[in-house]
Amino acid sequence: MEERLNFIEEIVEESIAKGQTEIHTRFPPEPNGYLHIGHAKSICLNFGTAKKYGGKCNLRFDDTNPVKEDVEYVDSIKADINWLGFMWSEEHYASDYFEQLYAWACELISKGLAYVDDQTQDEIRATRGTVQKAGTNSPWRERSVQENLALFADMRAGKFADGEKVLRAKIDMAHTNMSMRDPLMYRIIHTDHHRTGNKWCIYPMYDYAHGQSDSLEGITHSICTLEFDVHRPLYDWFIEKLGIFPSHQYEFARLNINYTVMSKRKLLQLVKENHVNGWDDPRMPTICGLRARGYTPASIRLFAEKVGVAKRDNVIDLSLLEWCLREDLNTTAQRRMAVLDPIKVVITSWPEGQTEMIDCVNNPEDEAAGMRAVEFGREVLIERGDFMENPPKKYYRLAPGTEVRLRYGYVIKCDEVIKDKDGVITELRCTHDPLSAHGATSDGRKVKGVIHWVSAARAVPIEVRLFDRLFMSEAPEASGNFLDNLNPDSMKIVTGYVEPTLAEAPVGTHFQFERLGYFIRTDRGFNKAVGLKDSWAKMAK
RNA sequence: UGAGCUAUGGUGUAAUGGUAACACAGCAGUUUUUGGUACUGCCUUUCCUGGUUCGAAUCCGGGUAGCUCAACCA
Repeated sequence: MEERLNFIEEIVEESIAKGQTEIHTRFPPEPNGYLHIGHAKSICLNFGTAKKYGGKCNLRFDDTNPVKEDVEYVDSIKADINWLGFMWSEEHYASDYFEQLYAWACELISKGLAYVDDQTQDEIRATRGTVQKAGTNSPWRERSVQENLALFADMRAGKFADGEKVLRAKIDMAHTNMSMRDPLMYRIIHTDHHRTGNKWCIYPMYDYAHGQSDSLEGITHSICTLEFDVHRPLYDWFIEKLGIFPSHQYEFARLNINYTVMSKRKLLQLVKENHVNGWDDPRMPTICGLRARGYTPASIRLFAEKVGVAKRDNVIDLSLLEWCLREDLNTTAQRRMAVLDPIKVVITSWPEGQTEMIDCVNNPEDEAAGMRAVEFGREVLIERGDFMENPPKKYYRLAPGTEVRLRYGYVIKCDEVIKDKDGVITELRCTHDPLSAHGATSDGRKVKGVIHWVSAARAVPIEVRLFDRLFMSEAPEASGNFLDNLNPDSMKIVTGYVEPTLAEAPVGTHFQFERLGYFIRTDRGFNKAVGLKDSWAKMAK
């Protein structure tokens, strides 16, 4: 089978052809939130590429802004990466490099390439110009090296208040690339850092920390998303002026999925305003949310592979993610019969008090999964949607006077429909074909419809949560307030009835409830992961 | 009145000057004790415009459209 390389892999192969012997990547999250499916794409790309070429991938926390970061996020990020099936070669923190970064800043000052600026934040903004208009030089731009060195030391020593001074790179205030207009290297923040405590009151900016961190770790391919494209000249500038290991940055388009909000700020809002029950709510696109929903690590890795890697903006169909889960679970999840919205069926031709154990296949895709026995008796529960009083043309299931097979059991025929005073069907009275066990019929006639059922006497009630997409709109972030697009029916909690064995299934086990779709056992009940292909829609018609 | 990035079916991604393909979605059918799975078929493609070339999705010129950049965020 011919192999398709994504463009990052092509770049890697190119560098190998040029003599690069070791490939080294990194995944560099800022510990200021939970990882989501978009990060999963980046994780698979970074760890996957390193693995494919026998290289290494580091985990590095970009913790240069103490006001937004927390150890809670560090821990969740590590857990999520592990859960996805990846392990980093080395664990680093940008904060571990603060001393080295400080020394390098002094070096740049000494070379006349950086200066301390006394301007206020507003003044700096005003003199930076616009995308169409050049900026103007700071009045403090030509300070002497000695003065800059002394001032920078004083900044570190805590002699100034927040915002009083910054360290800037001396590049070009008229550069067409805004990020090259004397970018800030350090700012003063008198806030404790989750790792360095109160040791520092000056913190490096992303641009001044990221490339050098890559360089220190010997990262050969620093892979990031498209919006950092304009930062690349600056990334290269610091490395060149410092004369350190030449890491290189490459950009790819971030993941977007329709009906899905991926912005960290908005996800935080959903959590804070209780539109969902936390970061790991099964409707969230976070890694932990997807896990709670029933997504497997393999399905997410498959998704990352299927969406590909390129540089153009994209919106992936949510159906692809769902297909990836079905693809994985189809071969691994055992099948069980369940009824979520029951109607009682009484088989009048079945002797009262008599029961029979029926063998059922656990997984038709996996013979090793074996068989199980389920009790059959005079009264069973079937899904309300599996019966229609006035069925349309292509309805294969039960209707007055028609036959249907109870899966692995007998063919039954509906003789009578019993309703309450409101006209709601409460019971179906049927007769069975006693010679119809094991797929046969007494006279060889074909019965196309096969429905699931549970024994009324043995069924165990369970709590089931049915999920739908969180947003109704295909592009929930397009309008002003994305909350206007919230789907009021994104979660329904119902009581379902299942085979007795399911009540003790271990937490985390996946099952396919025949016909209803894939579910995962949680500590509270069963979460619906995805439905069978289109089964919901078709059954609703 | 800037610079950079991008442009291939409905959605993604390949094709690296030589027959435009693969997946998802959709539609139809076969198999099936799941309206699942599997299999088969259909549907629908190179932003526009010049040029180079025997030959262009690919190279060149000119347009157009979308995205990114003016945090002491990352």
